Amino acid sequence: MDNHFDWASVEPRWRERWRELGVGHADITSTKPVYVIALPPPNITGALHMGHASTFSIQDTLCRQRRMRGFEVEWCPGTDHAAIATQNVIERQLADEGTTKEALGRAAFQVRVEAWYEEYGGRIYEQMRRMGYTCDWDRMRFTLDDAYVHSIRLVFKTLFDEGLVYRGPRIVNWCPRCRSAISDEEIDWQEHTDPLYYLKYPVVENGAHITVATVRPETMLGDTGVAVAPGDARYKSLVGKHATLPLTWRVVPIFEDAAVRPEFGTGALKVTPGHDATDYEIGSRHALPIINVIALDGTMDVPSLPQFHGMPADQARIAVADALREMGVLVKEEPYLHEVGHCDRCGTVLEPIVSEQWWVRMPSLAALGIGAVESGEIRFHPARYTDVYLSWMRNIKDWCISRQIWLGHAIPVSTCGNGHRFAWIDPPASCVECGDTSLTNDPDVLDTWFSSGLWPFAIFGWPEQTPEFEKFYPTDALVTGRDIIFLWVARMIMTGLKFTGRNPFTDVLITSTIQAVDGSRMSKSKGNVIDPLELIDQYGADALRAWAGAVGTSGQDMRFDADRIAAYQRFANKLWQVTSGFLVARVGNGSPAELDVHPPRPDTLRPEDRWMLGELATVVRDCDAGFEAFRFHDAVERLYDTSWHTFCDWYIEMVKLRLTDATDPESRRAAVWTAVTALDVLLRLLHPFMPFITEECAQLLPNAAPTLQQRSWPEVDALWTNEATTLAHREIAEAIELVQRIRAAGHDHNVPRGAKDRVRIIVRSDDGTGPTKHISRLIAGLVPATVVDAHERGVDPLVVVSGRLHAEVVIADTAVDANAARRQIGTLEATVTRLETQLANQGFVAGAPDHVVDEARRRLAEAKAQLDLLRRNQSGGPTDAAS
RNA sequence: GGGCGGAUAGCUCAGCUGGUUAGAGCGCCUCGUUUACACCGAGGAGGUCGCGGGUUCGAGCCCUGCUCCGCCCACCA
Repeated sequence: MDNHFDWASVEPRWRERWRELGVGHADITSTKPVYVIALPPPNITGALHMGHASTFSIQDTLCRQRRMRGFEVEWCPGTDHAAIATQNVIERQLADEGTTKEALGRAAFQVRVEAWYEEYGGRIYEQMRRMGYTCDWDRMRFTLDDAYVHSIRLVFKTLFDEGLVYRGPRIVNWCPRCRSAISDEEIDWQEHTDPLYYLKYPVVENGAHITVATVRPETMLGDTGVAVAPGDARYKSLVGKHATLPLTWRVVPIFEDAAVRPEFGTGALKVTPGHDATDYEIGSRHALPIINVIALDGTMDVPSLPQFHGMPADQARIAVADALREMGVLVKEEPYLHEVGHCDRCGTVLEPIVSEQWWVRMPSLAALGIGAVESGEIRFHPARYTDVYLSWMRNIKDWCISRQIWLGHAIPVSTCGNGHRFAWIDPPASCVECGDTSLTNDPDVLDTWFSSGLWPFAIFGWPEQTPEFEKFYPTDALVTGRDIIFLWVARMIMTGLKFTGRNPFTDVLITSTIQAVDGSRMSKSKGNVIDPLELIDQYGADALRAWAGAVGTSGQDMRFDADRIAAYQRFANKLWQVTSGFLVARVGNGSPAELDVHPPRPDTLRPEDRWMLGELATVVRDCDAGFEAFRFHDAVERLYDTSWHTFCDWYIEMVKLRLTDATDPESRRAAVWTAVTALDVLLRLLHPFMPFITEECAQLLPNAAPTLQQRSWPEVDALWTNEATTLAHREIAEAIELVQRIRAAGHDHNVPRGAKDRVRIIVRSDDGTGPTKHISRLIAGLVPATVVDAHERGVDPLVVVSGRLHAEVVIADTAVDANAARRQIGTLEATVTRLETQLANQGFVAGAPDHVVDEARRRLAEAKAQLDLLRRNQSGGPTDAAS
């Protein structure tokens, strides 16, 4: 009968249970220490993707573990209005419907936007619930909430009043499609191969010529100079003279500037201050006029040259080149590979344009952010991102925060009829300086990142000293992808310090990027994105979470691998089988009460019980270390291995051997207690990673709490690590290895596993005392084999060794393969030779740490003893008998 | 142009400050349906750790040069 773990029916039940129990809700009056994470708010532009599944799963894992450790946990969820991204999405939708936002009008567009936020915001939260995330749903935040808007305006006003925000004409990255400026961080650089044109200009004063190289001939209509490198001998005679530009017949100066790379092209640079960032700076150094020849929609704005006027810039490029070619000015063309900036939201090629924008002066803010990280108060994980952050901060440039789009937070600035410009928090009726009531509001909106940069404190009500702000700020960990270290993380650190005087968080965990199967980047445009919800349907939320958590903290980018998710799904089933199918159904006869045994007296614990407890101690320590270092893959792998292999494959098999033994109730009790204890510990350790299956299993065990979230995080018990346990641990480890060797011998001789009567063994130990009867029976039970007192006369046994144990193995009706014995001897001889060589090396003995040398000596002694044993047995073996 | 990361089994990846015979999952081969689990169990094959030098008693790990791949930054004409 199919009794596999059915996540599809289990998951909704537990999601509802956690909601009922208020697991995610943080109590503001709690006296516990707090642990806080501000969820990086997803953009409301569609569905969650794998990046979210990974970073959010890690956060939920941290939160669940901290709750078990006794923290009051606040994981504050929210969403980001993502102005430019959302506007683009809706504009695309409108385009599909054959209309535009301009045709719709602002008011109708706004209705459209709100409907979008309503639908997709809700959808995102629903997706998060399906993943099993325990956010504080009572404290959801949105960057367009009134309180949030208040925080933004106060920050803006403060910066404005301090002179840290200013407005001015500068060259900006302009997206002709979005019709807006964007910041340096929002540029997507792509490689292009374009023709590099060489243009030959006549020099006015002496009839000579100067040739410049450019990929953008159309901008020469706005050129106002020609620059060469200082001291360039080729052009020495021309510096200070003038060149005449064909087509416009403008006369421009030839001068020296350090920005010119003499080795590029001809070493002479046409300077277009209006449409190139470098040229803009050169122009400002030499007081060149700025001529805009490209309009905000990306078409040529040159009324005096009607043949080009109104033409899209990329077409004008060809048209101008053609015109110059005809005039004989275009003297050379060659292909040139270079990088071209695209809008990271819509992909349009950006046009550098000079325009009035709002800027934030960064140096003083950056100094704060640099100090917090240099001092170690804020730590990046992996640590290598520290330098990435610092080098960006140390070279920071002013931040363009104004956008010319419809959606977003209006820049809270007005100008009165008398020209007074002031920032405000509540919309003013009159000028704060002169009382004039004819106010003009600034038409621009703020960069989305300006508002998200306030997230960790704005969500808790700052600037009001709300109970939430007092209790939950600053937060602890920030978990996000590396693509927004500059856009978001750095800005939160700066604003946090500037406005609250405190670091907004202490640990920044940068997660691995999940790539497509072929190693390429997952992106909607490539159509290779994977929907986390489909994976939940296919493998269950636990499997997806365990995989995402393990992979996301490895520090290394990772290709998507469905097989690994499937492995965790099988793991969930394994846990279900051993708990429900074995412990409860078989051992407990269907009732958890039967499993509720009193702790046994320590002296009734058998070696295998102590071995299992010793393994628990190790896995608890490894798990704690994994959490401490934000290395979840270590923890998950250890838990997988211990649960499946140590517990299910070995310990439970050992337990089965004695359940049927009615003559020893104390042993049965010790086994049941140890098994239940071990499983309970493993389930608690696994719970932060795989919350559904662990809850479902834990409910079947005695004295279950309503949720594992109300249980404590496991700690190592003294019983698990005492001397008796350590000794027993070694004994069982050797026994296990011996079992494996005997099984292999059986397999080599074509004995089907389970042919217990055909495999007869005598187990001995080399310390003279002999193994306990219990160990012999344990080994025989596991192989399985029959323990005999003596082998039949005339039959030569195969001897196998493990540590201080060895077994004489006889397989009925089958002659022992002499090669099997020889292989063992050969391996041991090689070991002895290697160790003897190593120990004969004085450098090793003197240089290596004592414990390494001691271990080598111990292993040499053991190998020699094993070798002696095997040789003794072989001397009377089949080889001699045959000769 | 500068910087960071990667190259380990057929595939996807672990391997912490240098120290047993380099591990896991999947895949592959052999055997097995004995009442937890065939979404399973048992046994096994498979790796000169990208290439060349070097340091060390000892190198997958440290140094150096090189080759590919990915990413970030840069005034990218």
